Amino acid sequence: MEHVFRSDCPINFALEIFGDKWSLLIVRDIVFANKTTYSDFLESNEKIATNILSSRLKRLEETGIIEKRHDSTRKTKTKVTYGLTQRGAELIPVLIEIMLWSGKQREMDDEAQAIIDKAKQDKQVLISELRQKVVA
Amino acid sequence: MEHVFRSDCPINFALEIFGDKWSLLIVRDIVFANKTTYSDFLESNEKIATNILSSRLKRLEETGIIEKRHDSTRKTKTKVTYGLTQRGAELIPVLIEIMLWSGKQREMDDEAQAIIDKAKQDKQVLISELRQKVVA
DNA sequence: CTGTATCCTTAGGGATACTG
DNA sequence: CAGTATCCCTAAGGATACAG
Repeated sequence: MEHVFRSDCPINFALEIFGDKWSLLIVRDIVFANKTTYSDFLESNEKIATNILSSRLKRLEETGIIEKRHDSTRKTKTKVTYGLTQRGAELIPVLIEIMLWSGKQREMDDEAQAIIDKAKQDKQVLISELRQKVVA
Repeated sequence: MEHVFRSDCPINFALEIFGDKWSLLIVRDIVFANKTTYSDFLESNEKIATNILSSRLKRLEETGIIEKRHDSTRKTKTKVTYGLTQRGAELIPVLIEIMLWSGKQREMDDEAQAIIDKAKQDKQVLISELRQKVVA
């Protein structure tokens, strides 16, 4: 059955797709931390539970934000990786604005601060770089 | 007791503050729909329940995103309104990027589309206009 | 390594009645 | 009008065991 939205508002539309406490963290892991595998996501600081990770990966795939990629080079262990779709990569500006907002509210750790500084310096360049890295 | 964050990541920081299905809708109502009162928020299309609205207003106030304003002109009925703080107004760019993302995914209603179009045309101007309207 | 399944607890949320 | 309070249910989430 198809998802019925509470309204046609674009903010609400987005919230119903990734407006929970975990989805954007997975996207963040892919964009900023070069994480691609199930175990990568499990290792992140926020300590997502396996059942939640599983359900979020499924939903993000269903909504066309991430996609499974099967590494065909290795035969023995099927290596599954997740990457952003085009639609997913378009979330990069959203992530950056969120980081900029948070950066104004409190001190962040060094690697995060480096990204924030870069965004302040030239947002478009940062977006392009991240997009390229992630689409490739 | 103070809130303990799952991590120091700026994305996570933001998600723990407004990463739920309702908080950003309240901010949206203030920014784009000129809503300011409890009953205004209740009337929005998504039909928030009174207990949830109450708890979200409280949390948004605690986290410094909105503030109560008591209309002193009228004496009989104490008119309570909510407005964005400076910190809250800094969420406008986040809202706009979210709207732009959603606008790429599907058709939105006319008034939303008008804002999206304006954002595409000149993001900075739109942000300034909204900020001015909301801070004033 | 990539998940599912299960159990259990808590948080979120809908409906509605009620209060200053 | 601006909320609180209550009841009750469902979804989210943590912990852990297990399967391909």
